[in-house]
Amino acid sequence: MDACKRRGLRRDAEINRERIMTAARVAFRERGLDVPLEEIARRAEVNIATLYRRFPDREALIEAILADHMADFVEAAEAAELTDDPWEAFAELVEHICGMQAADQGVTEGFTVCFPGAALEAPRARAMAAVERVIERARRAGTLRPDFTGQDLMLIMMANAGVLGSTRGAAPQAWRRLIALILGACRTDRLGPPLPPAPSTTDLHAAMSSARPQR
Amino acid sequence: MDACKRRGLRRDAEINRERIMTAARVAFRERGLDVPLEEIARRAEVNIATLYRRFPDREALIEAILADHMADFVEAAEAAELTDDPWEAFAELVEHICGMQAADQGVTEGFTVCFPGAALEAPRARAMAAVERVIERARRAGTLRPDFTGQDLMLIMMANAGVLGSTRGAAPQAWRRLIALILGACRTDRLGPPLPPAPSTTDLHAAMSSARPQR
DNA sequence: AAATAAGTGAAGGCATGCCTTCGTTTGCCG
DNA sequence: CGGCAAACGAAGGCATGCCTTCACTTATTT
Repeated sequence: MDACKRRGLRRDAEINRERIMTAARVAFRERGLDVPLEEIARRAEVNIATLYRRFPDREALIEAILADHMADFVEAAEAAELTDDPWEAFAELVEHICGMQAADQGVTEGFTVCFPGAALEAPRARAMAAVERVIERARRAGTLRPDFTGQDLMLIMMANAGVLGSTRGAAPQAWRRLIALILGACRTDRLGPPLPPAPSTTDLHAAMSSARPQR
Repeated sequence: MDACKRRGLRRDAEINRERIMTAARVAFRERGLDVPLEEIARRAEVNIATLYRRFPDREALIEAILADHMADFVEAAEAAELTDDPWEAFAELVEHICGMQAADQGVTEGFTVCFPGAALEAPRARAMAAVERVIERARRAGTLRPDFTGQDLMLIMMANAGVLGSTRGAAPQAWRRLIALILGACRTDRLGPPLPPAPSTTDLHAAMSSARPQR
């Protein structure tokens, strides 16, 4: 996959591409997906035109970087399927995903606020499929409340994004408390009154792709 | 309060001020606090210079609008103290606050993502004091988990803001599900494992006021 | 080593949003 | 009703961020 994409890149171009990717990874992590491309170029010690030659627009660069994170997501979800205890598999997966968000502002925005690029749709669907299986297993085991769905995980991610957006830096552990609270609410043995209906997957997708339309 | 502020305003100026306030209220509600001031002026059918004469900068305008919302917040919190059942008082207050966020994008951002202006600090402190009393009462009654604090309510508001930011429009009821889930987790009779420590008030304040520094 | 295709970077055009200036208009008071 | 302080709005200056152009440099190929 690497080879085929970079086939025909001159060696200096290849090096610059790498510098840009590295700089972008850091910049997106620290400053979010809205960081000026000019800053990425600066960090990469490369001219802005070079960046634009390699990545025609911001979306392309975001896609390239998020692809890696999405792969981690897939890996984590599929790994969770191997954990013995169904509840632990679920709980640890949620914590892991939220931890990825906490560790990287670009991930936070890329996974919830907006959803860039069709190229990420395939890995994303694969991850979500694994997530659904983990959820289903925990539900069947009787520990996860039966009305919990994949959309609820999306809600949790969005909620986490909200906390992270407001506390990043000043209260870096705050998200853990929220997630612990929520996880507690997900167990069958602590069922409260019935939940309001979950949003439809379609609606969530629509919401996410319309979240950053003005570009 | 109105009278003293507008003392000495010419009648046409007073009218324009009112138009600006009205337009700003709508614009902040629909588009958030970042809406271009020029758009507010357009909606108010007033020249941009007129707006700037009346409100020296965006913060001043935001403050004027949020003051009203903050007053509603105070009112809701103090009204909750009058509800008989301690748990209901708490739960309804949380729902009410989150409902205010859902109904107004400016409120969402103003209450969590950033915290503009010292002028709002007094009503805010008053509201939070009432909130704390509601929390304390529900804890004493034994229904609210004993480790729940005022900071947790802030966390809930931030979480809600995250869901709203990602779903506004497309899934307008999604936030209700999250809040129901979280409220369920707050009850003593559904206690899970101990929560991670709450962020300090100071940290939360720092986080919020640093959230929109670049202006 | 010369030819050439590809890559580079300085500079600039375009759009948006903030805020100010200044000549004109208008409400208000004696 | 006449004069003036106050308010108004058209236009423009400034900053930022996106993206492109074009003259020059450099890696590769024969």
